Amino acid sequence: MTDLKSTINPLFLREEDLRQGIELLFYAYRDFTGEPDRILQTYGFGRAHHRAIYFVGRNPGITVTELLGILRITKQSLSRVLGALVEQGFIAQDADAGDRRRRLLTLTARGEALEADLTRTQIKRFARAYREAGAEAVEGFRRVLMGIVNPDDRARVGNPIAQSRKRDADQQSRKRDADQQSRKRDGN
Amino acid sequence: MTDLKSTINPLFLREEDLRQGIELLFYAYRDFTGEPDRILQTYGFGRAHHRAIYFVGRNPGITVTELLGILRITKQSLSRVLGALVEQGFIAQDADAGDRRRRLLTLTARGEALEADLTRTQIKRFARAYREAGAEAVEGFRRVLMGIVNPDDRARVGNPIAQSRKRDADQQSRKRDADQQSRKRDGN
DNA sequence: GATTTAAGGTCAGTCATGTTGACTTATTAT
DNA sequence: ATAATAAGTCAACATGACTGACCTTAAATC
Repeated sequence: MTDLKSTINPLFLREEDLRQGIELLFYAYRDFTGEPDRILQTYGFGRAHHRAIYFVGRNPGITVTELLGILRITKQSLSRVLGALVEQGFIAQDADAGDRRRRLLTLTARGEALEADLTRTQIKRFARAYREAGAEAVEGFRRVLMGIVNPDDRARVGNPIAQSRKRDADQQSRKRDADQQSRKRDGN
Repeated sequence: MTDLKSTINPLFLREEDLRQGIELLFYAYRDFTGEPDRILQTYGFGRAHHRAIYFVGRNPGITVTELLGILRITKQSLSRVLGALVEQGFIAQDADAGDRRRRLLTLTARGEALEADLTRTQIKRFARAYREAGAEAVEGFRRVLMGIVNPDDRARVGNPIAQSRKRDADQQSRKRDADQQSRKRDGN
């Protein structure tokens, strides 16, 4: 594919190629979530639980507000999911010593075990894909997909929030639409 | 990022890098679907409608069974969505002359207009990302993401079904679990 | 110190989109 | 003639989004 067309001709921006990108993202996401979904079913959990577990595991001590910022859902939506995970002992909440309004979220041993179980399947899938494609392709993959992510969120991709916490705080103070953030409807 | 680590050391398969991939896919998919979702809301439609419109537009004359194979949902799920789209004149159904059991699906002029409207936002996002990343990166993006897709479905990524129809037929006859395909639970 | 703001939680109701299961109707294939 | 296929339908249910209205506690500001 490093042929004339894509090398010397910026016409690689043909609609066909762009649609291929759209479809790649659709199929990849569909298959990427398939295996974890099956595991979650055995626990009576869904993909929403997976996301919560994943990002709490990735950001130990994350606050509820920060988690909402990553997931882009309402706190009412998160509360059901988080409530179930706390109740069943996968996630622990502890008041922040500095600001006792905040509840710091961490995975329990049980939560870590489930997180590892779920993430293992996705890690494997990526490991195979990275290995088969090679280091250079992986770098291209990163560059393109990072370009798909909204600029504001690029900093936190792949980075635990510790590094981006200051930036988040800035954004939040810049404007935060009251209590009920305006969220778009979803379903998938 | 073309540093020593990722160039001469296959250790680029570190868990950190793999998790970055996972997160990239999560954030990219989340942002990639955001704009269309907002447009769809004004029609009272959701992401499921978008997917149906997209793939019918991409595969004019596709049958219901073929569409189900792409979307990986049950026909009962599709029927609601498809029913609404047909009823409101976005999609037309016509009996196949050769096999009159089949209903060939095509977009109406109205459907094409909506499809274009929805896809435009995603095309733009990809065009920018491709342009900024460069042709080589795009090739890497393709290779990696194709590796994430289940092998069985790689052939149809980016290809209208015309080309892959024979293969689909083979797979279907190989085994097709009765009427109610075994589908995993979802939500997202 | 009183008031406002922020972080978190909760109750109630709705919607979109997935799922099973059980049938029906045409049409084609055996 | 019978069986299989393509499509559709009715019913019930689960999940995970959403809005709106409120409450509590703790911190920040006036």
